[in-house]
Amino acid sequence: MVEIVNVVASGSLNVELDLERLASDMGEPVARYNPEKYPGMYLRFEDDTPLITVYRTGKFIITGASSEEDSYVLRERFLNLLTDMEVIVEPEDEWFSIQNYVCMAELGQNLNLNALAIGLGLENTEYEPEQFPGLIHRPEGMNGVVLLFATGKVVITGCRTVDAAEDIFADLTETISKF
DNA sequence: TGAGCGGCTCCTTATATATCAGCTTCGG
DNA sequence: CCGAAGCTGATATATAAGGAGCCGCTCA
Repeated sequence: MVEIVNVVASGSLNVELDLERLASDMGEPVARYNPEKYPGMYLRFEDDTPLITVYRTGKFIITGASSEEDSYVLRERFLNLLTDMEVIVEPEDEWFSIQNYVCMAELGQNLNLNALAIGLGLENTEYEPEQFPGLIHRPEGMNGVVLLFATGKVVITGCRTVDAAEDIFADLTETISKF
């Protein structure tokens, strides 16, 4: 069983936005806009809600959500706000989809990463403890990357669905049980 | 030779994980 | 005044986005 720790989603409003005006209308600390540092405007409703990064082109990114539903709820809130502000006419965007899930899991046993690097296949594995303490594994034929740590904790990232992350973890559990 | 354009890299954000160096702070 | 303890920021992973800067290539 994997636990979702971060969801990244992106979408488009299909409308050119005046970020300077939007940022001043919304005001800090909800809106933060510093075009000299980065072209996107950051929008955060409350301290614990995910972050929305909005661009001049109308495209936006939601990061920091803890579930797919969390992302969709925030997108709804964002669209409603823009409708209320009369930036857009109807609360409907052109497209919106989940781009990346970051998940955490535990194998329940300590791992010998040196041995595991060989066991998982050197061609799909990178382990340089002097550079980073985790072993990086790219399971063959699957979209996603696994970070394995000596404590048995695992981070799975790069998946577009939770099922994909679950599949990767199931395969990993099975492979490791053979050692 | 220089202008223009395409492609590439970096920046920023979230998030778990762990390990290092370097820095500040605190107590004896 | 020094060692220990704690904190910060780097390391690496994925992913979207727009802009800046850089490099190489082509054409006039």
